Amino acid sequence: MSRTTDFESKITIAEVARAAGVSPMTVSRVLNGRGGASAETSERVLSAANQLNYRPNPFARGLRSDRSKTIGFLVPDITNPFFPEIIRGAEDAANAAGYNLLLSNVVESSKREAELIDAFLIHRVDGIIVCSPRLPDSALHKALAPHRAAVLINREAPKDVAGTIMTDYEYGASQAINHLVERGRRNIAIIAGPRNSYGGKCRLLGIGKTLAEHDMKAPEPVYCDPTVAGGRTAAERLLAAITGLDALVCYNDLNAVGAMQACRAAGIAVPHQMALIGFDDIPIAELMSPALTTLRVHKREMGEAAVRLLLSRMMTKNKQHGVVIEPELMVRETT
Amino acid sequence: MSRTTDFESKITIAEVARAAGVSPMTVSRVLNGRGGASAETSERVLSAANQLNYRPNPFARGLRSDRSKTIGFLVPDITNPFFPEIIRGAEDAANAAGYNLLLSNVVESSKREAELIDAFLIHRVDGIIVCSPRLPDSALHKALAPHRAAVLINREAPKDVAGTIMTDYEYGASQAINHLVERGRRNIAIIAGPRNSYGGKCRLLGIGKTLAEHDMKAPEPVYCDPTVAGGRTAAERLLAAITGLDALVCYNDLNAVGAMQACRAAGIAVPHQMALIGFDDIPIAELMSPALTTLRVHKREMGEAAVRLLLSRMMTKNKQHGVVIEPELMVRETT
DNA sequence: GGAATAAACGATAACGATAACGTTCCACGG
DNA sequence: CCGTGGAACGTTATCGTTATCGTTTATTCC
Repeated sequence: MSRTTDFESKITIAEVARAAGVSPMTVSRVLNGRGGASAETSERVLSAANQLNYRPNPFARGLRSDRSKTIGFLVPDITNPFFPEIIRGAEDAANAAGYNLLLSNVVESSKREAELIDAFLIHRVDGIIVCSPRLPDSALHKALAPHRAAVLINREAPKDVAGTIMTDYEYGASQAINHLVERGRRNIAIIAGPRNSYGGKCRLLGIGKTLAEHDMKAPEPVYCDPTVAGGRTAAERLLAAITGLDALVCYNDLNAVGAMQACRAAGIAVPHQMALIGFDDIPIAELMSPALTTLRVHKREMGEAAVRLLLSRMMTKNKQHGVVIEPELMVRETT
Repeated sequence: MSRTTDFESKITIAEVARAAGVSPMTVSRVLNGRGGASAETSERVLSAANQLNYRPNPFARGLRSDRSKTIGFLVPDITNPFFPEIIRGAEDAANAAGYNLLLSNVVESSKREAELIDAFLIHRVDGIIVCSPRLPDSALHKALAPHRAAVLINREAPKDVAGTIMTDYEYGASQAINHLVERGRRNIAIIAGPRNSYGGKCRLLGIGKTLAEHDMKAPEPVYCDPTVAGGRTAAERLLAAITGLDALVCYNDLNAVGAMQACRAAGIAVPHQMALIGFDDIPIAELMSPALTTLRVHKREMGEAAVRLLLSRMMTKNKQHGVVIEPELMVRETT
């Protein structure tokens, strides 16, 4: 009956109360399971609420409780296939706990990042999750401070500033290097992604250490946007500058796709003359040909873990710090 | 100063009023640009609000106005690369108008779709946008009814139920067929995507008409999930059932990628023995090799148009109906 | 100069939910 | 029989903002 549906949204707790023959307060108690109502009264209230299709007004609730049941979720670029999976995981975990996600994209500058973290304040989100922030530490901590709770994904922060869900990029990078060395590669270069990426620094650290264990050394890494185009130009520069390269470790899979394009354009066979390895394991990695060897990041799990950690930090005073998740080497056809 | 930031969120209009030496009402008027305040008073109020870093409380505002400045946005699956671009466009347009997106994923059944449309009601969104709904007409209209405004993307509805942003799939399909015929393909089969997709029906219509113009006819289309896996199994079934096929028109690019895999597995050369054409032009279409010929859908523009249409329908009583956007044939290497 | 008029502002009362505190009523022990 | 305690409710006040209506002051015109 669309006639009733049209009025649904106007039902208040007072009307439910009237229908059930009790006071609004009793309805509130019953609906929030606070006790203090007899079994039969509860019954009456519940059925009245059901009948009228009552929905508590979130504005009124929020006004009293100063809780929105909403989590702000900030990603650099939803168009990058790395992030939707994380969002999915986060959304599932949030919904399961009765929370919703308010999503925002950064896209441009790190200034914009601070603005958006700030904008969440206006919406009175109960907490925020920020994916791969690029802001320098001090600015990031300052932006996070006014929020009641915060969790970072792929970035570390002091325990009292934010919780942290980290991929162990250092270990992943180490696996990548060992794998390449096993395959007999000796001249490995690095496409390093954005200069101010925390995860990027971790990768570089792991790469450096592991190369050293093999008494090897890579040329100066080339920084670039974390996109296909960024990867291609970075690879072009490396190929032009250095001869004899036989492997490229890329910041992420999109960069690796770009590197593959550059190789193809230069007539370099992958993996025969050049090995390619990426990070993330986005869907295209498996679909391209040759299929991309990459370090799978458990995106969905990270999203879920982030929400769970945030909720726990929202509820309790002794803040848990975080979780480290190991990436997994997916050996395919480019190495 | 993190000390002040910690208190920011507690500043109310009354404190701004006190700081400016006026009443809360005057502050409200100034901040909402309603006039009725002298220039110097406005000045004082503005600077006091600024100084204290005042942010109006959205709960209180919503409680009075029953407006949330939020738009519910429902997509089937954010993990499908078709949708993030639409979301980007929508988000940009929404932010520009001072609105935010509340995002939800359907993922599973069409029952879930109805539930989620309904769940937006709880959040008192000012309007909703639903991408590619799969619900049957009657159920969809019923779910939409209680909302103050609604816009559908790639689905039609009566003007008073919802606004509509459509891709002209029928025309696109027609282009696809003409292109294949020009290239000398005669035995064209269809991978049709989900059976209850409205856009799918439009494609089928265009395909049927255009084939008829060439005195041709396609075998029974095969329905499948709009995913890589769905496309592969559909293609396998077609290849097994029908001999002499020389072209496959796919519901979307993901299906086409799956079809390509099936061809490769069956030792069929693309495009030499089999032409492949997709829909959407998601990023992978250009990146795969051979690069996929496809009908580009202007995703970003659609997201923007959807928000603009929704806002216009929210404001005025005489509802605009909608916009049709033409897809664009991108000829690449698979045809 | 006085009245009419407009501009600038303030007091009050909602909006809907709920915490805090009262009230009523019944059961039970001394 | 009274008093005590607790369960089951109801009343009131409050969250922050803003529409409505009043009040005050300044401005204009005859």
